[in-house]
Formats: sequence, C-alpha cells, structure tokens
Amino acid sequence: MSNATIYDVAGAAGVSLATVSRVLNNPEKVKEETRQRVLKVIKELGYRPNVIARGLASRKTTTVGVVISDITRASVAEMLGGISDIAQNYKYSIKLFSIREDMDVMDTLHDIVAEQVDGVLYLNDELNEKRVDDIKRMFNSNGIPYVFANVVSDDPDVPTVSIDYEKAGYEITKIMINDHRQNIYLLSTARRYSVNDKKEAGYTRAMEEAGLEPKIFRTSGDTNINRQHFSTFFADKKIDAAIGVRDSIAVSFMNIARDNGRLVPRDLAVAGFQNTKYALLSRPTLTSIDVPVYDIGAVSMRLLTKLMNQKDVDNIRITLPHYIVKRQTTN
Amino acid sequence: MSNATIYDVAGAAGVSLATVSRVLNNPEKVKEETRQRVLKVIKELGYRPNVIARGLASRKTTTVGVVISDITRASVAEMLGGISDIAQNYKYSIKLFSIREDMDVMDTLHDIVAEQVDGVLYLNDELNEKRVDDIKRMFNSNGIPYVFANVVSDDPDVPTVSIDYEKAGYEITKIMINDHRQNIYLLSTARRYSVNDKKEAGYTRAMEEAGLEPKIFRTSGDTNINRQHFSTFFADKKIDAAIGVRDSIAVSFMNIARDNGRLVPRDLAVAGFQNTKYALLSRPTLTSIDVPVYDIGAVSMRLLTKLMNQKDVDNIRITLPHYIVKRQTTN
DNA sequence: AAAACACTTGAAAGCCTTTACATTTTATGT
DNA sequence: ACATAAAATGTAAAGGCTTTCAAGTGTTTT
Repeated sequence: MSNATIYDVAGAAGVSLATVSRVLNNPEKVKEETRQRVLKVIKELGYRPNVIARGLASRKTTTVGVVISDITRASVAEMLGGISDIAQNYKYSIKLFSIREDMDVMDTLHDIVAEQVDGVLYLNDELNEKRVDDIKRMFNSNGIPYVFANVVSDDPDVPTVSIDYEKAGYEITKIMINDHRQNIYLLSTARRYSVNDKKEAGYTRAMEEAGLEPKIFRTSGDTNINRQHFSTFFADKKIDAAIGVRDSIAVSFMNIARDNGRLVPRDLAVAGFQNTKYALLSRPTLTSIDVPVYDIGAVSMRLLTKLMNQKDVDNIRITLPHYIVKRQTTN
Repeated sequence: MSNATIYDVAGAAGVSLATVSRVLNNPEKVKEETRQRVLKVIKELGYRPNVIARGLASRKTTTVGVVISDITRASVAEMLGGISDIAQNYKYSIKLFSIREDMDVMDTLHDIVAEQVDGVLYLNDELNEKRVDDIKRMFNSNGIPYVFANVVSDDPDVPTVSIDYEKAGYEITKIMINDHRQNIYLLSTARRYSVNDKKEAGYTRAMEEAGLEPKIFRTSGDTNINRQHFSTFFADKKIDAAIGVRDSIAVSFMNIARDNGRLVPRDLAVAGFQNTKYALLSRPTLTSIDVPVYDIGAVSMRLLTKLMNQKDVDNIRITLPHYIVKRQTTN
C-alpha cells in the first residue's frame, strides 16, 4: 500500500507538512540537512504526492488536454507521439478527448475546462475558420492556454503550429506541370476545411499560372467508398496526374488506376500528402509531401508549455518546413 | 468565466451546497421542485463541478490510465479508438501514459498510481510472463483494477482480452501447408514477448505436424533495417511462403521479394497479422489474420469498468474470435 | 551588545467537493 | 390531532496538498 500521505512523511521525519511540501516544490528553501532527512523518509515510505490533492490546492494539474477526432489516422497518432515525448520531458500528463461527429464540440470543450487541464492542444485539422474562432473565444474566456496543431487559420491571435500547405500544394502541382502533365486532378475530401482549402488554393494557383484548368475531385475518406468514386475516372475522364490530399487517398486511387490498366508513372503520375508509412509501403512507392507531423506535435506541445508558464512568447504562429519526397510515382 | 463553484449555485438557488451536490450525484434524494430550481441555476451559471475537487473528496477520478508503448503502431491507435468510444459512454476520461524503452516501467507505474486513476488499461503487447507478473503484483498491492489488452498470459488471475494467437498461428501456417508450400518462414521480431511466442508456437506445431522444419527469422520492426535483413533471403535461401507477425513486416518483405523478381503468390505466398490498412493498400493485397483490435480495446475497457465498479465478473479472461482474410498473396 | 537581516520552519487557511450525521419538514396511520 | 416514520435538507468534517503569514533561529552589521 503506497498510500502514505504528506502527514506520514512529516511525522516520520519530525517536521511539519509544510516543510515536506517545500522539499518537493521549493527545495532551495529548506536547509540541506533537513531536506536530506525528508527525502530519505520519502523514499523509505515510497511516498508520492497525491496528484489530485495537489491539483486542488495549487490550481495546477500539470495535465494537458489533447483534443482529437479520429485517432486512427496515422498522422494523428504520430503527432500524439511527438506530443507525448515532449510532455514527458516537461512532466505533463496527457488527457485524451476524442470528439465524434455526433457530439456538440463546444459542450465537450466545456467539459474539458471542468477537468481543470492547464492547457489544451487541438489536433483536429478538419476545422474551418469559424470553428477555430469559436474555440478561441471559448478558451480565452476561461483563461486556458491552447495551441492548434496542424490547423490552418488566418487569425494572427490564434497559436498554431503547421506547415505552409498553400505552398506545398503549389509546389507539388508545379512538379506535375513541369513534367508536362496536362490533366492534373486534385483528389480532395468532400468535407471542406481550412487545411485542404489551402492545398486546393496552392494547386489552383499553380494550375492557373500554367494556363491549365484546375480540377478538384471530392471524395469521402473511406477506402471502400473510394473504389466506386474513383472507378468513374477511368471510364470517361482524361487524367495523367493525380494529387491526393492524403497518402491513403493517393495510394488507393493509384491502386484502382493500375487495376484499370494504367501504368504509373508513365500514364499517370501520383503524389500524396503526409509521407506516412503508406507512401513507403505502396508499390510503386509514393511521392509525397513530407509533413513533419511528429515535429508539429512536439513543437506545439513545447509552445503550449511556454504559454502555460506565462513566458512571453515571441511567436505564437509557427510554420515548420516541409519538403517533397520524390519516389517512383512521379518522374 | 465559468468558474462558478457549488457555493455560487447553492446561494443563487437558496439551498445548501449539500443539496446541489445531491442534485448532481443522487438526484432521487432531492425533491422534484428543488431539483428543478437548482438545475435551472446550474444552467444559468454554466456551472460544472470541478473534477479535481470531486476527485479528492470522493477518491474517484472517473479517469482510467492507458499505458502504451508505441502509439504510432496502427493496432495501438485503433485499440485506443475502441477504448475511447467505450470510455466516453461510461463517462470515463483517458489519461495516456507512454512508456519508452529507456524508462523504468515499475517506476512509471507508481507514478500512474499517484495520479489516482480508477483503473488501468495496459496495451503494450510486448510483454513477457515475468513482466506481466510484476505489473499484476504492483496493481494488486495498490488495489487498482487493471486489464491487459492484446496481451497473452497464462496466469488465470490476470484479466486479459485477446485472441488465441497460438491457434491463429497454427491456422495460417496450415493454409500455406495445404497449398503445398515447402519452405515456410515465420518472420518474427528480434525481441521476444508472449504474443509472438504464441504465434511462433502455433506455427511450429503446424509445421511439425506436417513434418516440415520450422524456420523462424527474427528481424527488428524498423522498415529501413528490414530491407537489408530481408535481402539476404533472396540470395541464398529457398523460400516459398512467409508469414509476418505484423502486416507491415509482411508487406515490406513482399515488396523486397518482388524487387528481387519473385512473383507473389506464384513463387511466394505471403500473409500477415492484424489486418491493418497496410494489408488493404498493398499490392497484391495481403492475406492477413484479422485481429479485432478495435473490439479488443472496447471489450477491455468494458471489462475494466466492471472491475472498477466491483461487479463480480464471471470471466476476466476474454478471448475474442479472429478470422483469416484471404486476399491476393495466397492461393 | 543591540539591531537588522536572512534563513528555516511551523501554524493555519484555503482549494471545491462529497458524505456521514443531525435536523427539519412532510407524509402516514390511528 | 398526535405520534411516528419517511423524506428532504442542512451542517460540518474530511480529503491531501499548497501557500501565506508569523515566529523562531542564527548571522551580520554597527
């Protein structure tokens, strides 16, 4: 039973509980000798401060809330990896809140506030500007620091960590154009949200610059449904290049193209976004925009700790570099 | 500022704080009329009970700790999905603890206990019997309910939710044998742990029954390193079937085989474990043992809630059914 | 040697709930 | 109408910690 309390330690060490508390939280304020004695007792008793009681007294829980939608997505999981590693360094715990489609987002956020987390990391990239604004307001009015990770917003007051998706979209499209592709499609998602809007914007800019017609095809994320959607392409549409807003979309599109007799990259160049394991394990291997998701997670967690500790942060909007990993699906 | 306390509510509603508390926790004990009045005030003030204070007073946090190693692994993320969904139904929060290689496991578990979680879900399948026993002891001595998810243990007192990996290993090997394959390899991991031991046992049993020599090849999980390991195969080893203990291992092995001119499944039959998206997105599509990871997560969370609520559970060792999804990599 | 100061420590209030127990109100039976 | 039981509400103690303030100790200054 390791349910020793601070009183037990105080008693055994012959000091008051205030001193024990100080040994733990402000060690420099207690005499070396006393500190050693207390530390010894702590070890002997296997005492660990009750985190809940501490949270109540100090109004700090050293816990951050992480809001996600679909943890199954590889990028989300990887970002969580980065978050978790950094959180551990800074001794923060992670509380996971997953928001499902059918839930009232704002209501859930209120719950999170009630959980007394010290800060919130918002991972769901499927947000539009309006939503971001609501969330910002909500956290501000509760005085809770927050960071959006891998979310795009034009609001200069919203702390975000992301890459320049517009630029990435532009660059990958440019590669297709320089390869003399004529019918370049962007495979995007049915639901609209800022991150993909940016990719689309970059794509469109490149296409228009080159005097080509932008063609955006919207699909659900579901791999099975995609098969049907995509099959229509090879019946009547001319297409010689496709850019998927996610690797998984690109890979499943490519697979179906090959099932329909197209040769990649000869007949069809393909590229994806995110550079996940899918890109590496697919055959041919997929050209992809490397989005440093792990880093995005790590950096946003670090930014959040700064905000939580009231450090004046020079820059609350961090854009990480991306690069294009060229593989076999493009020339 | 939604920092109204229970006192504010009590004051505004003209009742004592005990009544407010009862409205929230034992509504049947307060008169309908009063309850409505209090509820109204609660809504007006946007009051949400402080979870920390509640935790301290009731010694229940309605939080479960989930211990994982590598969240990046698709199966772990998916299991978390199942856990999260069920946890939400039962109003439990999830605290994530990720254990890295370089950390002292038992020490971390003590930290988790100090976090006052009501129960623990242990997801790391890379455990051996000894470790499981240590962990069991640790939780028992602290009176904390726990469940191992996707972990194999022979100890009848350890609550586990898993599938029968021995049987699965046997069955998939049998399929290769019935297809008249002669040189069937099992691609396992370098590190030994119970789950893979079971797969190996099933594989070995099937091989020996058929009078074939079991050949287990151990590799690290790392996709890049695998390339080197695997390449040796096609220089000097005879091989006409390979079973990977994970889909990702199977797929990367297959890719390298094809790079070396082998035709799948003609020259080489391949199968994996877990039936992740990798299996579906690979070409040819991968035959795989469907391990219902989402369900394992969900069921173990449900089992844990029962244990936390002291319900007498009839069966603390649940084996879920698996099945083999035959795809293009086998005949 | 007294005054001033820094350094250590302790006492006690406070953080916001839950809950056992006490008290008051309401309902029931006669 | 009155005693008694049942229901509803209130009072106050706990829960384990942090933190302010005060007090005690010892050291330095003059």
